[in-house]
Order: sequence, then structure tokens, then C-alpha cells
Amino acid sequence: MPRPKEFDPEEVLDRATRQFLSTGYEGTSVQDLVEATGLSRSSLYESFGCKHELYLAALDRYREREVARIADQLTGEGSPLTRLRMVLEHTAAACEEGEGCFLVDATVERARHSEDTERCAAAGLRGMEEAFAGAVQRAQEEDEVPASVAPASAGRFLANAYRGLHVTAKLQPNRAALDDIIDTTLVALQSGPDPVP
Amino acid sequence: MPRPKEFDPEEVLDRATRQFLSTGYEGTSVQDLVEATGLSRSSLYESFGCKHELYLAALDRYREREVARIADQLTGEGSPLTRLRMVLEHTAAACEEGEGCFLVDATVERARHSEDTERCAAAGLRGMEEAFAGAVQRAQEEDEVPASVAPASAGRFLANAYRGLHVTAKLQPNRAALDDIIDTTLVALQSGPDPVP
DNA sequence: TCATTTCTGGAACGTTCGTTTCAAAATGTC
DNA sequence: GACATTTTGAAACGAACGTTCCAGAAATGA
Repeated sequence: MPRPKEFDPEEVLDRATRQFLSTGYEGTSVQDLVEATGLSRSSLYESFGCKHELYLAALDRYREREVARIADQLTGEGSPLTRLRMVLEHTAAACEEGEGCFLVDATVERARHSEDTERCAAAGLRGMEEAFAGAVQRAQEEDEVPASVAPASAGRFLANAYRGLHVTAKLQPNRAALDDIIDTTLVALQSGPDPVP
Repeated sequence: MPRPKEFDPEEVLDRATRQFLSTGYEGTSVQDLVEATGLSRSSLYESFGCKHELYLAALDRYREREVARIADQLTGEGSPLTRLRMVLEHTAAACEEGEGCFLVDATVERARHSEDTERCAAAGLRGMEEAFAGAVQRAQEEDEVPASVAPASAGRFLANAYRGLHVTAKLQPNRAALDDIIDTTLVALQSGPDPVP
């Protein structure tokens, strides 16, 4: 039997993700990736193929984990609406620390020019919409959200606000502004379409 | 008197803007800009300095015009709320055609690494928030929006949704999904914070 | 110890990058 | 036509780009 692989591919993808998140796709050179991952140029190409493939693998892993993380945080015991608020506020806190969303960045920077990237980002988008829609449905079952609200629409609306937050946070990375947006966003759910006809 | 300039600097900035919107900053080469503007390499450098300065000039012009355009569309006679909806739907229509927002793209791609870009994008952000806040205030005067809504908060909320729309549209460029988001977004305004205590 | 496979460092590939330079051509005023 | 100025095309710069290749060191099981 041969010499075994010495590095953890997922760990490498995480490091690459961090680098891509920091400097974007075009702004990240292969040399940057070599330094970020600790692997040699040769090992990087041997294990992950070209730069684009590595980017895609990193993005796909991020998508899978991020959607699962949000879905997890949205489910469980307790008030669904409170959980929803917690997810958004956790997002705001991360944004305040300078953390971006790989899916948002990839969408803006590369969805137009790479079908693979677009597919992956779109899958992440749908996953988040579904996770948010599920939370709204559960909130309705607890009478926290009026039945007049369509969960699918609310899911799209929340995912849209979520993406907006990540853009806004790059220019206004302060909790006060972000929390204000979150408050107004959640108020939208607590009233159906036609509050007083 | 010397030979006069043969090109319109603003026209050149518009063409450069279109190119940057299409391929981003890092993804746009000076050669691309030469071909997009029609100017020679030499004239481009002579008139606009380096690539970064040209990018910034293009972004600044875009910001000025885009903020003014939105503010204009939001003011004037008729229902402020209807005007607000028209602006968002016009945005959705543009997104459907594949038009991006230079401010959103610049924010995601370059705000982190260029202070100049961040300043310009942040100015655009504030301008849009103020324009939206003004529209909400006028809607309140017409009793289209409850007085319990704070115009500044609503402005932030709407600008956030606006930015989200531009990201969402890159993955779901269909009117149905975007209009759905717009509907839910506007419902948020028509009910104050605490609809039924 | 040997065979096998992996990892490494570095060199090298041709391209493209942003930028500078310059002489010639073009276009105006006088 | 003389002059001033701008525009142009092309060449050239070094640097960085993504990618490929390879010899050798390292690590395992037989």
C-alpha cells in the first residue's frame, strides 16, 4: 500500500473558501491558494484540478453546510418566529465581524459567466427559501404568523432580505442598522396582505 | 487652438460602466475597455488615469445618475405608494433583462479592498435609503402608510430589499418570483409594528 | 529492503496583465 | 502654410497569471 494522503480535503476546501471569500475569484491567484491551503501547487492541481474546479468544490461544500446550518437553526423546539429572528440576528452579527456569504459573493461575481457557479448558487438560494418557508409554516401552526401569509412567498421574501443584508453589511457593518432592517422585515410577516380593507 | 477632444468623456464612462457591469473589475482587462470605449490605450490612460480611477469615475457617475433616477421616479404627483411599487417593478423588469446594479456589484466585489469604492458605494446606499425614506414619508402624509412606521427604518428596509432583488435576480430572473418578493415587501409597510397587540 | 504511491519544491510553459513611451497622423486656430 | 495640441497605433516593460512537468523525498505495506 502506498503513502496515504496527508491532508484533509474538506479542511483544504474550507481554507480555500476563506480565501475566495476574502479576495473573490478573479482576485485570488493560485499562489494565494497555495499559501492559504498549505498544499503545494502540484498537490493542489493533482487533487482538485484547475482553479475553477476548486472554486466550485469549495462553493458546493459551503452551500451544503450553510443551508443545513440555517435549516437546523430554524427547526427545533421553541417559538418558530423567535428562531427566525435569531437566525437573522446571527447573520447580522457575523456580517458585523466582516464575514461575507460565499453564495452571495459567487452569485454577484460569477453566476453570469459560469453556469456551474450559477447552478450551485441557485441551489443554495432555493434551499434557503425552503428553509425560511418551513419556518414560516411552523410559525403559522403556532399562530405567530397569520394564515393569510403564503409560506412560499414569505420564504422568498426572507431569503431576499437575507441576501440584501449581506450586501448592506459590507457598507454599513453596524448592528444598529442591520437590526433595524431585521425588525422591519419581521413585521412584514406578522401582518397578512390586507390588514385593514 | 489645438485639436479638440473627439470623444465625450461621459459617453466613455457609460461604455466603461457597461463593460464593468458585464465582467466585473478583475474580470475586465484594459484591452476590454479599449474595445468597449473605442478609445485607444493611450487616450484612455491620458484621459482617465489607471484602470482603478476609470472604474471609480464610472461608478461615481452611475451612482449619481441612479440615485437621481430613483428619487425622481419616487417624487411627483400621484400615490406615493404606487410610485414606490412602480420603482421596484421597474427594477424587477430591468433585472429580468439581465441588467445588474453597478453599486451592488461594486459593493460585493470591491468594497472590501478599495476604500474609494466603498465610499462611493456607501454614498449610493445612503442616497437610496433617503430616497425611499422620503417616499414613505409622503405615503404617510397621504395616509397610505401608518404613522407608526419610521420613515428612516422603512427606507433602510426598502434599500435592503432593493439590493436583495439585484442578487436574487441573477439566479431567478423571472418576473413572477421578483414580483412576489415586491408584493411581500410592500405589505410590510402597510402595517405598523404591532398590528394587533 | 523493496515496491508503490503521495507530497513537495521549483522550474518552466506561453499568455495575459496593467502601464509607459513615442513618433506619426489628425485636426483645429492663426 | 505654421503652429499647437490631441489622438492614435504599436511596441515594449516587467510582473503576474494559470497550468504543466518532473526529480526526489517521504511514507506506507509487503
